[in-house]
Amino acid sequence: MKEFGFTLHNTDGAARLGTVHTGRGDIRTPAFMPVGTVGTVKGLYLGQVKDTGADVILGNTYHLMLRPGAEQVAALGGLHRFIQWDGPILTDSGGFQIMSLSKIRKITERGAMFQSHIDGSKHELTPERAMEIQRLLGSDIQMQLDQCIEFPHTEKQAVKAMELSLRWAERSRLAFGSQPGKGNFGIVQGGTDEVLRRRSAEGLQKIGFEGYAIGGLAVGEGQKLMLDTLDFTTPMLPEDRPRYLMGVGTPDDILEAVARGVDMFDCVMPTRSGRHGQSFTRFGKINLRNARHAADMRPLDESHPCPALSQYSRAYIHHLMRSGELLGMMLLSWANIAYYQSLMQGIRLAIEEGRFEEFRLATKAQWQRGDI
RNA sequence: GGGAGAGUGUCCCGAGUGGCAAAGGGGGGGGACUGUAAAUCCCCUCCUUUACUGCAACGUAGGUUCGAGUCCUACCUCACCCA
Repeated sequence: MKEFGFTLHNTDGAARLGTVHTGRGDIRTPAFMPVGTVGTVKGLYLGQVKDTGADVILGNTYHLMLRPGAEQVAALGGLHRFIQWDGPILTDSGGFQIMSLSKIRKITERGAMFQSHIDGSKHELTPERAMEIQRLLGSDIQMQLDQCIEFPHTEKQAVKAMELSLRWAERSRLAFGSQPGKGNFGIVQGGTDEVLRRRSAEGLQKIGFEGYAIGGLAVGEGQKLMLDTLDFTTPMLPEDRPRYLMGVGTPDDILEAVARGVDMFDCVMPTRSGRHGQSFTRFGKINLRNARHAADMRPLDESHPCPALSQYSRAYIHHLMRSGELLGMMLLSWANIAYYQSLMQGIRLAIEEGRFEEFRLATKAQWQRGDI
């Protein structure tokens, strides 16, 4: 079994080119990880996901705990076998659901008590249970249980959530134990406050993790505040461990975060927006529901290797979206994941060749120009 | 020939039977979505105004009434039942 680790190959400014090594294979960074919350990257076959260049996908502790159940997945041979994905899987701990499902959960020092959004039944998620579930799933990168809070929040709330997350980090780490080939990431909280972020980052490093995530961003604070926060937060993290900005983001967010030293990203945006008719391309955002595409027989990007981008006309996808057809959502989800992965590939190559800043500016300029 | 109905905001369906209201859909136009309770949600859709507001409008033409989509009369159109 290959050891879990991180190799930093090259840097260009603050941008980093690296590889995360796991027992199930390598992850090229900067990486975008498609989100497969309930064991599916919505609308796509995993073969398609793989073919876009994704090295790793996400699963979710909270969702899989409720259905089909962690023990059930374990009995079926683990999540990889269950969903037919042989590459690395990163699982979120349920910390995000503490925020997104705040109306149906209670939080205590011990953990979070959720009322299932599916059937109303009560489930407790402690740091220990969150780690146990991730172990049962067979996750390759297991996130500590944390408390993610929305923006705006009071200073007091940010301190409380950060301190609690830190205590939960220690318990999560202990529960993770030793798992060859697998990694356990701590999550830096603290809102947009530099002092809080520092206390969180230092506390986590004292515990020691295989990687460090930055959580609690892109929760309503706006891009500028998020980037300002990254400006002072990424330098607090060790250079020899991967840095993961959780839940981010738009292609522009990713470009800017890479420029600030982030290595890993995940976001529902390419798949959710795809289902809602919006595509991301090298020409910027294109809303395929708009009337102006009705008679446009051009593909989204004729030069892209992904068929969803190069072989299907905008007019056809427009028609499918207007008609509420599944294929429209599938094609746009596919196209968006493919674009995100090609963006990451472009970023990696640029860092390798020491021209990341040039790449960043040129990419943004092309988004601005569009394709008209 | 006899009997009993229906036409709604000029894209479609459609609630509404005398009183601050012309519901609600669909379609159409646009927007949002960031560790997925999202194939979801929001705004607009007679004219005018930045907005308030004002104005038009319920098949047509009259009438009753303080007040009519709603009641009455005639006509037009559609459609139903029995022969």
